[in-house]
Amino acid sequence: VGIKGVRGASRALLEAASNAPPELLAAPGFLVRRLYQAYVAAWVRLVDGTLTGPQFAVLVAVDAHPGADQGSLAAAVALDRSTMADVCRRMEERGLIFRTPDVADARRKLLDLTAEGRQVLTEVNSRARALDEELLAGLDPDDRARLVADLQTLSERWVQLGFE
Amino acid sequence: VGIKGVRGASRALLEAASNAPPELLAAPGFLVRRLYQAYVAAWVRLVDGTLTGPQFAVLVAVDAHPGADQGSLAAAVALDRSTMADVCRRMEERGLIFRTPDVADARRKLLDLTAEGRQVLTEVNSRARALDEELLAGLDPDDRARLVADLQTLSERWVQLGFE
DNA sequence: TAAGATTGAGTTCTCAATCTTT
DNA sequence: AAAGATTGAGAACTCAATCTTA
Repeated sequence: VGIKGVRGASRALLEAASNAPPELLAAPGFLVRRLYQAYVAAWVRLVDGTLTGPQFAVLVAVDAHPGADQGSLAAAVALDRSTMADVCRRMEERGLIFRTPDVADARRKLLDLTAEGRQVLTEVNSRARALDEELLAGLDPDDRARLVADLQTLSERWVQLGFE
Repeated sequence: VGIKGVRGASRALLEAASNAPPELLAAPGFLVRRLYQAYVAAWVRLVDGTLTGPQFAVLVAVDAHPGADQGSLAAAVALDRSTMADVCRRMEERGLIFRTPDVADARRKLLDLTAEGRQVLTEVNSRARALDEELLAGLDPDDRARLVADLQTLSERWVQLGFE
């Protein structure tokens, strides 16, 4: 368990809560960074140690919009164009997706799933849903909906802050 | 604005919400990744383009525990030992901290703020608090306390998941 | 000119391995 | 052996610059 180069669990997280300065413990940014770290650790442990979260998101998006261009799909999964180029290069090397130039506009690259990519998506998808279930365990349907709505609202507000 | 190598705002974030597949939009992990991206963008725009959030956390922690060893402080700010070594090396190069070997245990390195580090901490701290204020704008004190508590609870639960 | 994709540089982040010290 | 710090490799992420195509 724990493939080299794939983000895994850090022992530092286990003790972090105790000795952190109070100002940090109440700061939204610090909390969100910890939350994201914890999520990645849970993903590696319970879903997959080779396919990353962002790569899974690309699989889902390509499956939902087969043949769409790389730039549009990047926006759909909240990845920068540069990051998307890097992620897609790795996924193509692993045989998860095809990238074919658009005959109508040679600047674009169109993405499609390979048979391998489709199979990986199916397998990982069930574990990813199980993880979502675990992440929300202990919350009744109302609380879950409220939490998801809160996170979405916060994201949109914070995105606005980041761009004025 | 926007120093090279410092995480800034990605245009992809502005459109992400619209075309994302529904499964992703309701997935906690996807939401938290977007939230963290939005936070970093807001930090770069409203707080500082050269000092990063993790580096600021180190300044705060060293100020709270002067002369503590690097490993303990790493845990306090939720950084891996390796990450901490890297971050501290850059901060020492920029003249923000001293790193002196512990005479009682030569394996340890003890951290202290330089005068420059203390001044940067003071300046950045006010803007960081202003950012926290903006991030929580529109929420009354009860809602703020509830949000912070929810994020803390989620972090601890998700950390447990990542380590079983 | 402008848009899409890529590369280059730099930061964060993780794990495994190494090196020094206890 | 074990603990603290570091290095190496690799993924994600951002911006600026470049290159190709429209």
